[in-house]
Amino acid sequence: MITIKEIAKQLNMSTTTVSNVIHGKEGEVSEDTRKKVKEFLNKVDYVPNINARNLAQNESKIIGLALKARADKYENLIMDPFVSELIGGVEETIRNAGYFMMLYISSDIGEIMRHVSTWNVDGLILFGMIGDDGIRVSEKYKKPIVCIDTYSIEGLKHFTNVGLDDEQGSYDMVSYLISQGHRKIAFLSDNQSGVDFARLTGYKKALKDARIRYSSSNFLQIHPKSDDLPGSLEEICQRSKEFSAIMCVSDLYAVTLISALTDRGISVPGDISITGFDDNMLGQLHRPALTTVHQDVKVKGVTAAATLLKQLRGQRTANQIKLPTKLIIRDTVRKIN
Amino acid sequence: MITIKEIAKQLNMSTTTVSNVIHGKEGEVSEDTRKKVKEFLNKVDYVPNINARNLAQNESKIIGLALKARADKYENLIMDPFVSELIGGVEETIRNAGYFMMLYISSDIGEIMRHVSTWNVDGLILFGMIGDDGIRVSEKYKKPIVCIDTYSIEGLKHFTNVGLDDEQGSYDMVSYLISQGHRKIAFLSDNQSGVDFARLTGYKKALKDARIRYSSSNFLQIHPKSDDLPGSLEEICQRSKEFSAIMCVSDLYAVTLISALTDRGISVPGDISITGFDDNMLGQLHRPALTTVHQDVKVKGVTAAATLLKQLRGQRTANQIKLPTKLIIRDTVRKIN
DNA sequence: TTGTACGCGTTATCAA
DNA sequence: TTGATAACGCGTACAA
Repeated sequence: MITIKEIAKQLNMSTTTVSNVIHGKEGEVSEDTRKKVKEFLNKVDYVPNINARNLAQNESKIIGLALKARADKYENLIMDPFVSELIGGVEETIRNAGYFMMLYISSDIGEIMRHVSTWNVDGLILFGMIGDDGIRVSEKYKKPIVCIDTYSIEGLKHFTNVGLDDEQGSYDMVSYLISQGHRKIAFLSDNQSGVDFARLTGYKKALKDARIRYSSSNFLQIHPKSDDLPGSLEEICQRSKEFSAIMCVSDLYAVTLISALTDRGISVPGDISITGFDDNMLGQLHRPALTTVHQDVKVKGVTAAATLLKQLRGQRTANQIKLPTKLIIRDTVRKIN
Repeated sequence: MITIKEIAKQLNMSTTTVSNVIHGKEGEVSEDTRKKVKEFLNKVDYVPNINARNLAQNESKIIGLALKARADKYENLIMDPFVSELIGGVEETIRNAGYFMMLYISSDIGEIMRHVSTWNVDGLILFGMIGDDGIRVSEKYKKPIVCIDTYSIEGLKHFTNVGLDDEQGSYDMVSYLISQGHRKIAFLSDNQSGVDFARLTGYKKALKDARIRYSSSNFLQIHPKSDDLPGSLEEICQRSKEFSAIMCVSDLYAVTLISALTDRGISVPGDISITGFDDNMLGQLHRPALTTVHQDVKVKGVTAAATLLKQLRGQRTANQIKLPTKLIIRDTVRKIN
């Protein structure tokens, strides 16, 4: 933990000179001393103290990744393969740009704001914001903010959003199901807002375009918390007889449902067709392999981080970025007459 | 971003007084002024500048979580459900203790050390260290270090390790397989060091206790990188005829293998029995449900963080903590004559 | 009980 | 080309 001051003393010069060499301010320092300093720097393996640097420059080189955990959904948010893949993409991009990532998970938006503020983060990536959460954060801190998967028209005036063409992905899937002869198609999710709303909208639109009536009884609600899961699964399995296909809002739910159906002797896709959304490991390793809508989650994380970095460099970016989806046809949908 | 100095000015008192109130140094300040300051603090929503605080106190309140990524194993380390669950446990514990977590992923130990040093982290949790990595880090920084799943006798002199009774878990599983009539049991993993070595050792021991000879041809090597995976899977499936059971070193590999076998018309557990290790979502959602060895990964993360926090408080801790395993019998092992 | 003054390690300004 | 010196915001020893 050697300091610039100490180095200057040992080298018999001023801290300014050492600092100048460190920052490559060529022309400000003679070739001779530069060499001397550089050698010494290497020898003692000098590493700057970030706290001091940040204090002096009023910056932090930290990008905060704040995840708002929905208390009703997960015991452990990060267990969701979606979340971890996202984090992976963000972390890698931030690191490669010479920034640092501070991860903060909380269900309390106030806590998140305080965290951001103490660390004086240079920028912020938000995931899981609901309602006007994002707006509140952005109004308080005049730092660049990028949200992921946030549906808020109002919000786009305040921050950039990196999302997915959820509606289209969902539309494509339902259209495909219809092309395979399905007409009694349920939609399964745990809520009807944000991303889920967009996917539900795409689902409804595809039905409408095929002149199939949507009724609210087509919506199957799953309760993901471990205490409620078995009960909701039981109910869903019972009601499954009413449909020839169930479009699930995520691969996780699709695979969970298939397991529950299998346990009750209902075969997929023999008795009923099931589809997912996300295309993660879960569905890929499953047999029969899951028919699903692909999204590249890592790219989502990378895009969010890259966009934020652009803003940090003072560049302007689109305030709405929509990544594409792709229909992945595998083995959980059966063609019916 | 109001500062103490500013607050003191507006309240017409000294920074010391304000600071004392903030730190609850009762007795050092009159009831009257305390109230006044506290009110003001709330009103302006004061948040300390961590950089300044850290600089003054020479601490950081940061705990680094450094993951060494094995270049040969993952494209994206964090996608491993094991890793994300671990992070979840660590993050939660650190946050609840008022510390902050800085996540750093790298395959270069030097990079990790530099990172630790710049941020002056108060303590360090290391995962994925190989050989004397952990020792090198601990020799350089006189900070508390806790390693996770590191097998290094020498290392235990330098840091605490939180691990698992891998050998026992493996022993139990193989003993169970033997009790179900299996004698031709393969062991599948991607390497033979660290955790994998311990599990292999338990496997060998169980064979020996049952007077079954181990030959190196019982070891099935999987190459997890996506380019090599299909090839290694093909080879393993071909060789699967030689065995009645394959014990896989992880649930991920077990499920991956079962999928590959299924694709080739080989039924599990009809034609061959397969077991995993970890007991994560992958195996739980799989049908037939995976027979595996349970470990509580979140608890592992929590334990590691809690142990480090203890050391930070100056308490001594055991230098080797071994969490227990538990055999989970489900549906991928068939009893044979 | 309150206030003054200094140090933490770095960068930046300005003078030499 | 180099060197003093102030500034960043906080905590604290010591003085009042």
